[in-house]
Amino acid sequence: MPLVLYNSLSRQKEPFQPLEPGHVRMYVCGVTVYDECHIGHARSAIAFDVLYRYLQYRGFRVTYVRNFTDVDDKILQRAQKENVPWNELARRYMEAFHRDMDALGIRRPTLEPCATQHIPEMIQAIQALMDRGLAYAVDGNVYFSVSRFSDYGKLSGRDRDQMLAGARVEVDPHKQDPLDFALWKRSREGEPSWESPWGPGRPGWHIECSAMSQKYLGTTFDIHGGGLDLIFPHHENEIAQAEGATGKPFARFWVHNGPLTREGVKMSKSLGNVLSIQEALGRYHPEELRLFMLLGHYRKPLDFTDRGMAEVRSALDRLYTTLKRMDQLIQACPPTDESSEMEGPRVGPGRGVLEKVRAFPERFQQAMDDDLNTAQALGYLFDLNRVLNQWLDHSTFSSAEENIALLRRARRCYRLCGEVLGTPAADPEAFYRQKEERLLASLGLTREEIQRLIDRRSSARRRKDWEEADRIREDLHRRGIQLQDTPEGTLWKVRTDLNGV
RNA sequence: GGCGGCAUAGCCAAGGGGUAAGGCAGCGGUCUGCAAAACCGCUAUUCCCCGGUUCGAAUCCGGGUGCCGCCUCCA
Repeated sequence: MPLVLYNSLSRQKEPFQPLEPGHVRMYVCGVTVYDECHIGHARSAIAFDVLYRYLQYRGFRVTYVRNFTDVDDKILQRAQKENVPWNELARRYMEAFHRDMDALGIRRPTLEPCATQHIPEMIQAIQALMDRGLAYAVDGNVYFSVSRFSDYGKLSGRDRDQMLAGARVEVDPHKQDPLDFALWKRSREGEPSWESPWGPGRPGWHIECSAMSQKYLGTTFDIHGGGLDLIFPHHENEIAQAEGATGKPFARFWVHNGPLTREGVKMSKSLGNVLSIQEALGRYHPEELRLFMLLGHYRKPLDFTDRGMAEVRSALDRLYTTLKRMDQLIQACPPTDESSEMEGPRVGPGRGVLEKVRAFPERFQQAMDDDLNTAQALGYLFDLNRVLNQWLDHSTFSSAEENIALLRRARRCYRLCGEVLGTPAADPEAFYRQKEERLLASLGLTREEIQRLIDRRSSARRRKDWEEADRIREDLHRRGIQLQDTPEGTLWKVRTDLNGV
């Protein structure tokens, strides 16, 4: 079964095969580095990170390019406002971007080219358009002539009349046609500029993506991605530039992720409801954010809510609680002989687990093959999680070698998700420790103090002084710690119903 | 106005012609000194409404209604 992806160009799902067998070439529009990134960027980044990881899992070599727009009106404006050099501002937010992406567990693309490093390529591309009569220069500016490119509108599904009827087309006296867009902008005083056949200036926004993607991935490449809101005009213009200049198809598959709203409304600076990735990471574990994004389909609109995040927190905790339980059992047993053919119990309650474990990789792949249905893939994991707990709870469960062997095998299903989806990816001990660190710091509690209280409570319990024991438990609960009495002693963890991490 | 998308339990959400995954929340039970965790059971005869096709539709078609995105910088 092939991987099927929804192609915005054809508006339907299509079986995906790269042009060169075994090698996928993919380009995703990155960010303009003029401000902190928000959770909308995170959604997009996570969606394409999963595509990148899954293609690799499917055995493809992937050349993944994601650009940085490091020269642009917004950067210039902001730099002026802050009175810092524009390239310094760009560098600052580039670093912030990497910091955020790394924190979210997003794998670095193969290449991350910057616009300013590719001015010659862009000039060359513009020249090609001039040569073909698809562009014209006016007063140091160069524009793309939309009316001379007959395929214009094929991605966004618009035609010329509709676009004009939209009426909100910018007025620029230099343009021959209001629909034309800038390929090269003449620099004003104090702005960065590069020499060009049309005079000193800087590139228009769209040209960098078609120039850089084609430089690194070829005239025609496999996947071009980005947010849904980039379809028009950005991606439409990229197609016009690229196909206009080469006469050949540009990207074969266009993949777009859906929009993210916050508490039902679009995030916008004027509303002041933009949640930066930094702020989000202050409140939620990176894997909570990831799981939240992946519990829905990447193309569907998604509403980021506190309530939704609280639900996901509980859900992720459920997985890690089971994982911890499994790991403890596995670690308590000597490593089994890898060559043993033993795969688990064929009778009793373990049989159901064996069946689910066996079926898991195929089911997972079948879900992911269907246009990255991460929600369904995770559904299978939660389903497995339940039968696993069921088995571990069963009175007949023992640490028999064959049981541990099955547990090891089940563990690999979680690892598969961790590898491809990025969650649950952590070692359970590390996961809880990480969550603890932050809460403990914010509450001024230390591990030692918690342990001291637990010890005090344990002796109270031995005395059957339930009042004292409950008092200590309630006190810790109020301070964010949840106790759990087990036959092996009292465990504690950070309460999952808390708002902060 | 144009283009596109979405409507599935209290909430989130997958599915998509053959009789409704999964998560969260709630209630009842098992376990526990009591809790917690986990497990079991219950919670959509029904998938926005109205028509049609079909042996059969939540799934297909037509028509409504509602919400959202894009058409200006935007992931």
